Amino acid sequence: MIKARRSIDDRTAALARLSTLAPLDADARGLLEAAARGAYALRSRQELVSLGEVMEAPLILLDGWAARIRVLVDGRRQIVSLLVPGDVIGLSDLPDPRSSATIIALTPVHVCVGPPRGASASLDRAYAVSRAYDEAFLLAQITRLGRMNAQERIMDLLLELSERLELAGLVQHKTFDVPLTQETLSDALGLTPVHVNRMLQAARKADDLVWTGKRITINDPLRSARELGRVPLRIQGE
Amino acid sequence: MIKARRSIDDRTAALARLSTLAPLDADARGLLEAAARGAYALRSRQELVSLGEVMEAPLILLDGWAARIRVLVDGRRQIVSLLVPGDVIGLSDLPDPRSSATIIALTPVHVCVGPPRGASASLDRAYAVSRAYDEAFLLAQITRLGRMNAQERIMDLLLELSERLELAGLVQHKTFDVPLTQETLSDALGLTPVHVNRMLQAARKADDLVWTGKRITINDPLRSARELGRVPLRIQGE
DNA sequence: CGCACCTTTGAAAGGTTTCAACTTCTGTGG
DNA sequence: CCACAGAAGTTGAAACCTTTCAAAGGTGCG
Repeated sequence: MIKARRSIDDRTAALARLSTLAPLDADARGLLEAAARGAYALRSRQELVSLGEVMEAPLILLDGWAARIRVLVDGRRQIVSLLVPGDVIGLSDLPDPRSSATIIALTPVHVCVGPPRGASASLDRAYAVSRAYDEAFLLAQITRLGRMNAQERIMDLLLELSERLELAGLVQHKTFDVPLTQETLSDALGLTPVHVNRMLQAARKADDLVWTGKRITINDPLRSARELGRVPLRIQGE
Repeated sequence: MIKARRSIDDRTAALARLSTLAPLDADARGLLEAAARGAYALRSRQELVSLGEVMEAPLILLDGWAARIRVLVDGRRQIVSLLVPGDVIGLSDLPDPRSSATIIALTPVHVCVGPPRGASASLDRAYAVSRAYDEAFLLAQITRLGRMNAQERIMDLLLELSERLELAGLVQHKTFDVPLTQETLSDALGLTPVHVNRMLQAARKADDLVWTGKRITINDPLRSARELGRVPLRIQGE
């Protein structure tokens, strides 16, 4: 019972986040709510989309976390990006785009097929903003992996996540749910689980963060952000 | 005189590559040729676009190489992606998109302002394909940096470049121009110049490649590609 | 209560970086 | 056409960060 209630709340969060990207008119809201009624559930570890699959319409992640992954021949795995509630999957200008990565659920998730492009101007706008953010996150991920050490990578990613979750109203008192195992984190950060563990301990010892169970608190986000040279993202003119 | 001639050839290559992405009708070709007549030159190291700048229209790189870069506060630099002739810069669905990275010329370049979106359906299609490729290259860059060692990163990037240049007809006999210094390469690969130097020597000793001056030959591209688990990119349905 | 999954720990090996110096190129001016 | 200065490539040794391997704790759920 409590579980069901939470789930509904979370879907609201996802839609709330989408509408933060660009103002949605009544029309767009109606389309989204209709789409969300067709939501379906997947269990943790299940594939939402597989590499090379043709995607006829975008998917919207309503609830739970997912990841875009690439796997090398020998099994090494890289999480290209993390997907949180409100993220849109598979946006493209092409008619029958193929997914450039496999997408798997990191937790139990609820997904729905998003309204197609062109259905609503204000929704298209939100899609465009969402895509622009996604691209910016990819660039951030590249500089993280290319030029930051383990400690910096961890903190930088957590700060990015907290900023993204904030838009969905999923951060309270600098605290938010991070349903990731250290192994998952290591796949996102290009590190080994063992090293992530050690660096996480160091961060806790340095009082940079608190990580209990699946919940995380960044003690001084502004200081941490400043140290990493993070600046607010500006995606669009004006 | 010879120089001028070469430049014209190269611009043709760039446009040829664009039209490989999607068939361009006469209309689109006309628009592109008109755009190319407005081309301007920049010297090596000059900025084409700076971080956060509003881009009213996409740019087309006609000639020369450029790079999208991110710089950390302490000066560490990461090349997010390399741009070669035929690449389109700053595509977005948003009205006044801000550039998510700084773009600098790695060689002397010729750029022109691309026709705006909506001017030609067949050109829009080419833009869409170009953007889809770009995104796929970002994902590839992420897995390179996150999960490959120095040797693999070098070979993988060079293979990607050769595939891209092939589309522009800039590869002959497995050989192509790579006007990059080892330092530039190291910024793309998330390594130090010294280490790139050593790994390059190892690759030469192993007979994987020949690098003389600004020219590179990958001796057995198919074998190298297989070893790295590279598969042909499929961007679109069918 | 027990199995499965996650986190933690230690010690040694390994890949990459750092620093500093030296050599080889390349383009420009005399 | 040679000389020179600056840029790019090369080398060595030591330090450092991260990985590897293996095993021991914890925790949650059926």
